Amino acid sequence: MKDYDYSRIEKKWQAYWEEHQTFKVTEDGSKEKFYVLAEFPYPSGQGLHIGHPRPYTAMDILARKRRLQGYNVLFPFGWDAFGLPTENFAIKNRIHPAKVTADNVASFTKQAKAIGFSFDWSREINTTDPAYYKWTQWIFLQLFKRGLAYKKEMAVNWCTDCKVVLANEEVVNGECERCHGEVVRKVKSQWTLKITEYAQRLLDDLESVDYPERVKASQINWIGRSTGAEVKFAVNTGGEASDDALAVYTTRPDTLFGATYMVIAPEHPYVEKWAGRLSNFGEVVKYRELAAKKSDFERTEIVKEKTGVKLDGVLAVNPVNGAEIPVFISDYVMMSYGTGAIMAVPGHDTRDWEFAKKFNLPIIEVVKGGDVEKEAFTDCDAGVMVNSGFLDGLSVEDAKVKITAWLSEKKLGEPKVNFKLRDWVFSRQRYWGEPIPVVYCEKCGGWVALPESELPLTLPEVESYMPTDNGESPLATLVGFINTVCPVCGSPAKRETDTMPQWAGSSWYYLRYCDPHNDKELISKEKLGYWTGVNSAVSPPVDWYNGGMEHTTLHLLYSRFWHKFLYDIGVVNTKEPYKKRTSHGMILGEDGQKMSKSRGNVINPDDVIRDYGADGLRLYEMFVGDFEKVAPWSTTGIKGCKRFLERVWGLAEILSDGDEYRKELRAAFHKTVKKVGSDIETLKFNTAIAALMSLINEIYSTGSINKAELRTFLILLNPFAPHITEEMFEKAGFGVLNTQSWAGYDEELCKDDETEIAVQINGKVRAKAVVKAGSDKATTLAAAKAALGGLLDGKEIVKEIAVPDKLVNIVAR
RNA sequence: GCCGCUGUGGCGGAACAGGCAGACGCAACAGACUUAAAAUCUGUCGAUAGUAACUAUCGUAUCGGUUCAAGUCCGAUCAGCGGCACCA
Repeated sequence: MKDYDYSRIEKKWQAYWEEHQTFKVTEDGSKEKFYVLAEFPYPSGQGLHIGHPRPYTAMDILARKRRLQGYNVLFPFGWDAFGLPTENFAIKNRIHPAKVTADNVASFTKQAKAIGFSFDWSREINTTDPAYYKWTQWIFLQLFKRGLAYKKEMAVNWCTDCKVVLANEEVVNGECERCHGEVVRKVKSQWTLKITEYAQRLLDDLESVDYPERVKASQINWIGRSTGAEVKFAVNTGGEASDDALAVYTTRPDTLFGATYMVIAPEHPYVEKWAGRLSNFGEVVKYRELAAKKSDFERTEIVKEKTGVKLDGVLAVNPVNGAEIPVFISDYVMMSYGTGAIMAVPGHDTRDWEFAKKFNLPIIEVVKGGDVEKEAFTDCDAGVMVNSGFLDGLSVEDAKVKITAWLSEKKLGEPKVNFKLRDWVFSRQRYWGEPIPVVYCEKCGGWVALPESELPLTLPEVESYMPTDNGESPLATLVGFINTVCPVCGSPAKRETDTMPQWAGSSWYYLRYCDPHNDKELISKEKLGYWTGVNSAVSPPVDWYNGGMEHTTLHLLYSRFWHKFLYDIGVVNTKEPYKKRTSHGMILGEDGQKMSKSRGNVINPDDVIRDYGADGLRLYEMFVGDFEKVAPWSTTGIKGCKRFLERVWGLAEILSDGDEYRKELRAAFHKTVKKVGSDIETLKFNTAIAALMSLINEIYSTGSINKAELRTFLILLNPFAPHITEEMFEKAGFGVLNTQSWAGYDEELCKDDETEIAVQINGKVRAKAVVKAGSDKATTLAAAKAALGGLLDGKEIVKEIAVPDKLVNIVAR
């Protein structure tokens, strides 16, 4: 047998595809379109690791199969190349980020091509390309013009030693990841996008898309819609009534009679406002400084002991009974959620209960059903109202309605829908991002948009991309960049020096693939029209979008938000970008840990391709386990896949003539065609491969394979292992495989003539029986009883259950 | 902490919608071929007990429930993984 020389074969076919532009796609109205997308990668300096190919191989299989089925398949690729890791690498190694990016893209490209993905490389995009980010900036301008982009003061992580704004990820245990300097929260003015204005639509439209339930659930939780009431508490300061009212948002207005104190966030503006009236202001300020060092995450941890400071000199008035109650500041209340103030009901909220116990505050039971001295009773489905005046005896549900109506009537509050979702912080004080195309004009009195004709506003190509020491973007040091004139009034103005987050470029890239070289528009109506369904009803452009679970909240939500905005301004014609979303599990190291350089368990795909071939790599990545779950890499496991490919290669040695499946293999072939086809569509690649392995075992057991059988076998295997199958197809004289059609099957021919069924007595298998397929209940039962022989003698049959073609269970005493 | 997910042989994993648990592959063991090894081929391969091919009992993280029948459904518990808004 001639050896299976995978290296030669793979290079040959990769060159062939490149030369013939086999996978280049044009808008062909005679074919039905299929747009399949795998999240584009971030080209990190470490090169491709073995986890990267998994989603691309999976979507490549889908793309190749759909092409054989006659679809016009758009399967594009590109680079999400702005971002922090590149910038940090650049700073550390003194190489310009643009150069770092170009190098990384080049090595990723080489690796991706060596695996044989059927991308349409003519549509490759890169978010750091000015021709691309021109349109990212354009979208920002449209948001800005419609009031959806605004500046807002907010806390950022500030490293006191490096003097840079840090990402949450760069803060480790309250210290800077790099220099271990102290990290504090510092207030900065940041560009912010009003995603909250789209909260309800982002929630509602989930019903129209095909996402896994767990993905929908995480989007729903992230948006966090709740209904409740906003309630106003009057405030007495310094012993006299004040005009200030403290508004709180609560989902439990029914428990208002149980509110025994209030808590406001340390950043709450009233703290400053009341400064003069607080006898312990010094202590309050100290606490506020302490809280400023903590992240939201640390602050909301329940396990830690509650802390806080009472505001001496301020009392709030419970509107429902006029009781005067103390006001505290505590870090478990966030300024970013609700109104930044809460009414505390220790009897029925776990956090309030812990706080009340610590500070010896009264706990009043207002819903019966638990023991509020032992723990907060939070089950609102059970129990009736007590100690609550006019609400006594009502259910929680009814009490909510009644108290909300009462508050509205007395103008003390109103029903309110609240979202956990916060506006999108869009500023980064960094170099390696899209410049924000606005200028600050003193004369015009604010931020002014650049005219669209001045886009793209390119990143100045300079030596200095190092952070400044005052927390501004590196762009702030570039006098030539900053100083400009106002496009409206012509007077001197200053450019914005913050850049956009990496999320920006990835929020709309799927659209650009449809029309990647258009310099007049973001996307043309014609191209968009084709990819949203020229032959069928208009539906989201991307038919199938696969990506990691780690992107199911932010990236997915942000891009859905931008798409809806583009819909509102008439750029796109669908409300949603992605019709269907799936996600893949990570590939772990051989030790079962996440692959990382520091753990030393990273496997390089180049080595794997050298030793096992690209087809071997692809096959093993798909065979290793359930695509949607994590799976550890195994160097011995991949041997089995290579062995299988060698057995496939060996089929050429036992090839004989024959235009149709032989009788003994007919059912096996029809079944396998059916299974492989449906398994690909449901991402069950591992069982599709197992079915092909079983089939080849059967083929070898007959000692030969005929041409019809080999042809089908190669077509079924082609999406998984495109190189070896093309080579064998050509060698067998069948022509070029990718111009053929996918294999068909006949449902009738999938069935075996006879099936073996299990015969159980009281649920335990006691015998086997062979029956003709599709036999009725009576025949099946008779066969089953015959198979049992004398085992039922002397027993009383209580019940007989027969499942056609599966089993019979006889309940007997 | 909150939200989501996962738990099946020595290992990766199968099991459509409650119907024979362990498909397919890896590793291991035995045999064939070979001077020998590798490769290849054939066979065995959840546990326990007796044993000749066999039979019985147990077995899908733990405890309990529903059902003729539970890896699958329900309740509780334990363990691990992922996300938590400036990593992408």
